[in-house]
Amino acid sequence: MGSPDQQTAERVLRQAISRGDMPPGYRLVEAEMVALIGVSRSAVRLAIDALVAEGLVERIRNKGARVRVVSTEEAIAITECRVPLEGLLARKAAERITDAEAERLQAHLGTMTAAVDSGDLQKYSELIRQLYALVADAARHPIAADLVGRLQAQLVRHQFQLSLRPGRPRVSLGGLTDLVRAIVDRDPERAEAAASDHLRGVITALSEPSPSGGAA
Amino acid sequence: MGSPDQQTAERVLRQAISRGDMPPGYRLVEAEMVALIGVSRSAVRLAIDALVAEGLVERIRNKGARVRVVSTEEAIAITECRVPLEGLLARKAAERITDAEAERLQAHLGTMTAAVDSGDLQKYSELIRQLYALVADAARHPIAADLVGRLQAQLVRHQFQLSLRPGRPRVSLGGLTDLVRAIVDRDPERAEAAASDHLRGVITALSEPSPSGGAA
DNA sequence: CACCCAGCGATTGCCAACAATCCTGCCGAC
DNA sequence: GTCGGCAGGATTGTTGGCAATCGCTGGGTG
Repeated sequence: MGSPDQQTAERVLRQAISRGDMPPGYRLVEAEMVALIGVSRSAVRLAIDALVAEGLVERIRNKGARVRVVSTEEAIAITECRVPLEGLLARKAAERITDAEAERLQAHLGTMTAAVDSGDLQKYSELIRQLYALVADAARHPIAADLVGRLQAQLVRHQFQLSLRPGRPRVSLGGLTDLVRAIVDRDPERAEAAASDHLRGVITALSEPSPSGGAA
Repeated sequence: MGSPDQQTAERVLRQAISRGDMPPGYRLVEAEMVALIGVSRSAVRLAIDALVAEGLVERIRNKGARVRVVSTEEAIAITECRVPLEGLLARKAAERITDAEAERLQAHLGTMTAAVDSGDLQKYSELIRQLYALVADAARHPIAADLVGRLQAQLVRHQFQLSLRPGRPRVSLGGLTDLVRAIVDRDPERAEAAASDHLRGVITALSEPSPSGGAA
């Protein structure tokens, strides 16, 4: 979008936020970001503007920017939007996926199964995101992919919290296995249904109270 | 978002673009915008940044900003995303609409019918947008409403082009009448189906070659 | 003791000038 | 006559500094 410096700042901040190094509510002081990233204040400022536009960061006039706090209600609303959009992507992917992509998808599913078996939840959470990215690529629908990507970026924290619940990864993996199968079978209807079902399950899980700790 | 000046610039530009005063491809020269709007260059610059983030404007480094040209293919892809999102909004609206809102919706439908009867297509096109806004309000789903609003903003030109086709407004009005009926009847299923059907019709119409002139 | 308010450091917001880049028109060479 | 390239003007991008605002601290007062 902007200068290389701005892109750098954007990348660093986005990663720091999604990795949790800068948790929701964290104050983004411009001078600190300048020192951290090593670019000019203008670049930092523009990068923050971009993240505000994406909904990852909130800015209050004269009071600075903070990493946006996404409540459980908002997380549900965001996922409600994702339900049909991921369905759309899954359907398009089933229609358009190449053999090479299909193989890659199945291999990825294997990696995910291994991660669940070994109990590496951090990794599994990241692999889920990559799976969605693979489906979005295969769908060749940049607009839906962009929308879904932005929505998902706001949910990283909730998704990770979700994967911490006992039994949840197994359920999740089952749904995603169905999704991958439907896509590699080139069955658009089944793929769309699998994607929607899976995310509806996410909504249900989000609606239930978290076993440990509150919504934050 | 930003200073009042920036908001002013954003509002003026957005309106100019959606009204067609600045057609797709139009070059947004910063100095001109400063003279036109009467705010500082920084404010214009930030406003343009915001519009770029919304997808209304395209910026090429060192070459300035232009009103984004949305091809027919992109318009279809955008509408494909709108199909299920408007469906979601329609369903939520049917669940949550108040009596006052329902009356307002029906009154609006009356205005639309009158506009079609009188052949005022410009007005009808605008009324359609307002109808969607009313539905979005009633749905109380700010996230979906925001997504749909941004998508729709990119389509104003195509939607107007569409309404110029002979017979199209009648078809459109019929579909929207069904939608309004389902919502005021508090029938979520039917509302969702009506919204989706209507937009699928839009996709079909967009796919057919335009009778006069090309895709632009 | 609690409350209020003035002063101060920290932080953000804005502007004007400067630097970098691009487009246009013109000149010369082949 | 056409192509290459080189100023000159126009436009965008960036930097540094200044103004505005905020939150906090400390002193004064009821």
